[in-house]
Amino acid sequence: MEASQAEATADEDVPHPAKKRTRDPEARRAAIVEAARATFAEQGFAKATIREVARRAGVTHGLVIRHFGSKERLFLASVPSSHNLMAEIAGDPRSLPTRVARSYVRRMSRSGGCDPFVALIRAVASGEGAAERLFAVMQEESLEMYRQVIPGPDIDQRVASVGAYLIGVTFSRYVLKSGSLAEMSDDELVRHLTPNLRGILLP
Amino acid sequence: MEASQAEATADEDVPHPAKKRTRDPEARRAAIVEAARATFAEQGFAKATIREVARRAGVTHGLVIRHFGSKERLFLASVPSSHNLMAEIAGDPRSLPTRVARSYVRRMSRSGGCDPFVALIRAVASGEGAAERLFAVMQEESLEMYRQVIPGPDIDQRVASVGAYLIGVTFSRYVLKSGSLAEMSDDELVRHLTPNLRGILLP
DNA sequence: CGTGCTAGTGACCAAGTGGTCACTAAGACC
DNA sequence: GGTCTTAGTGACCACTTGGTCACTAGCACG
Repeated sequence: MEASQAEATADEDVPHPAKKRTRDPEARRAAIVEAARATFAEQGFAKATIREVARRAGVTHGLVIRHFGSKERLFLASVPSSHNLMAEIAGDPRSLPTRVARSYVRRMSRSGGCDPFVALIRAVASGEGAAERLFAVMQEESLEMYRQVIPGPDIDQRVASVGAYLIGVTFSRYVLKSGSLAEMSDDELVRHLTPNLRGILLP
Repeated sequence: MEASQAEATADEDVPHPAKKRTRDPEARRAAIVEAARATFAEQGFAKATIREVARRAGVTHGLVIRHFGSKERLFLASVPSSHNLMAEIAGDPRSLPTRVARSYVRRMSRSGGCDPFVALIRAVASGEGAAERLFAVMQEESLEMYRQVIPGPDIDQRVASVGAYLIGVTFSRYVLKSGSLAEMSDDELVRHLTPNLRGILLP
């Protein structure tokens, strides 16, 4: 788009202020994963580009491909397999809602909106098959955990509803970033979420 | 990416079984809008292409641009301005949850998942600025309507939460299409949604 | 039957994509 | 020092995308 007359047809063409090529595959890999995590969370799968990830990681896009093979596999690698978004499930069912709210808010707060959960939502929304499968599996897993803790019928539906609610909250707060949910402080959000989660989870 | 060796460099290259060029700008425009609505709902803004929309509408992509100027304006034109997703608000606050649930389910059911609401969610998720603005405005509008009907403090937060919940439900049911929410019948969904909406809306 | 207007076409373009690959050079081992 | 492996590069490719534009042909009007 910009700059083309100079440097002819260079592809990787940062001004190259100084070159100090160092070797450290592990560190590079980690840097790429980190960059990918942020990029996918911010832009979504479709809009994010390998080159952008590479730029943020301070490498060339060729290396990204070299390490991960493809954009899809890079994505998968950037979403940790332990997606226990609602990990702290075991315990007294009565305090479950509070714990879920707290752990959700803490987790999102820590990553500052660059959480893989956001990336996953964006990827699913842009129709990425791999993300859809991953999301579904993740859902099924947490459902399994809830089943062992919560009593009563309709557990599946209620857990699905909690999941949906959390997805919607994440969408408003970290994707849309507008509206009351986006403006609340972490503590306010916990206070707001808890009774709603309780209402959905335990009738 | 696929298919390229045959037909050299043709751009619009359906086998052209027979050509009968007719003129009817209004109908074409409508067909394009319809096709765009479906395409954006199914693929999201980023993944949907003007050419795909054109193909579905049975025209060339040049015409789409001719009528709408750009992809973004096509998107805006395909999302009706009256987004009263939660229209039937006026009335007894006690029955509000039921009415919201029913009108939501009816609306989504009618369009069979090709509702502009889905397209909007997908577009926002893929980071389309115009969609974000539209969505925010839409939210603000419905908030205004709720304010006039529901009593008590924290209306903004509660309405935002209802919105988030509905976004999440839509996401699970019409985007992800997996999990309990996706498997429920319309009636079951209404029965499931109502108490939850009540819980969030009226404490 | 012209003739003019413009809806509709499709070749074309610049920009950018994901992915490939021949090459370069860092650094471990001898 | 040499040499060998391989992390890392960047030119390149095939292809797609949104958008342009010179042209073509329906159709209303004279």
